[in-house]
Amino acid sequence: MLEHDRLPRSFFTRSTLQVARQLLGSRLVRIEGGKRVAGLIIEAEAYRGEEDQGCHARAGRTPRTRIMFGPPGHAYVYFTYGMHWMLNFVTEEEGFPAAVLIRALLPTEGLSIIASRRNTQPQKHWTDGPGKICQALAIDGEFNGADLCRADAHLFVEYGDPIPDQSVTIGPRVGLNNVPEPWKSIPWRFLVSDGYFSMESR
DNA sequence: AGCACGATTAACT
DNA sequence: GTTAATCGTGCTC
Repeated sequence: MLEHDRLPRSFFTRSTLQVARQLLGSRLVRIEGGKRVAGLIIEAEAYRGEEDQGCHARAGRTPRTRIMFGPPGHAYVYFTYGMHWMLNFVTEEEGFPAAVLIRALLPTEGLSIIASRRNTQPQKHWTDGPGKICQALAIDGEFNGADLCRADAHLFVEYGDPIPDQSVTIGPRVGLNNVPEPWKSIPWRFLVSDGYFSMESR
């Protein structure tokens, strides 16, 4: 597996929890006018099945959730709070609704482009939230349903150095305030522990 | 047709 | 810590 190889569809055609965990350390790449804007994924959450009361698919197949029921390796991008876009990757077999929400990145390429969109905030807060990522990488509803595994994709993921278990924090998903248990507290959030990248770069 | 709320963010006290 | 911004979605009437 070469460092710059893209994640194939088989990567996404697996347990959503496994996908979310293994996405940590991989590289999200957005091609804009031939230029790469990219960052390492450092936080992700799993949403899976109609039983999961935190998942949009709890409402079943609707116009909005259609993409989540579709084939894996596609982007599920939705709009919320009247102003923010959220990026997810569809997982598991076609017909089963599941996805991974990309919650935070460590920016690595195209920093000046990211800065131009996020410079009202300090660099620490450029891509430390799901809405911020979409703003920084210019991802909106145009990408809903986009195939991440096509050769000509403008949004895709590349393999990165795996993050060891001891440097991964696992806990409840964020922002599910009104969701009943056990879904509200189920530990489906995966996060690279604070300091991991600054420590390894010494 | 109306309504409550949201997988959030930034600004504020 | 609290709160406004702002509108699509799904549910109820």
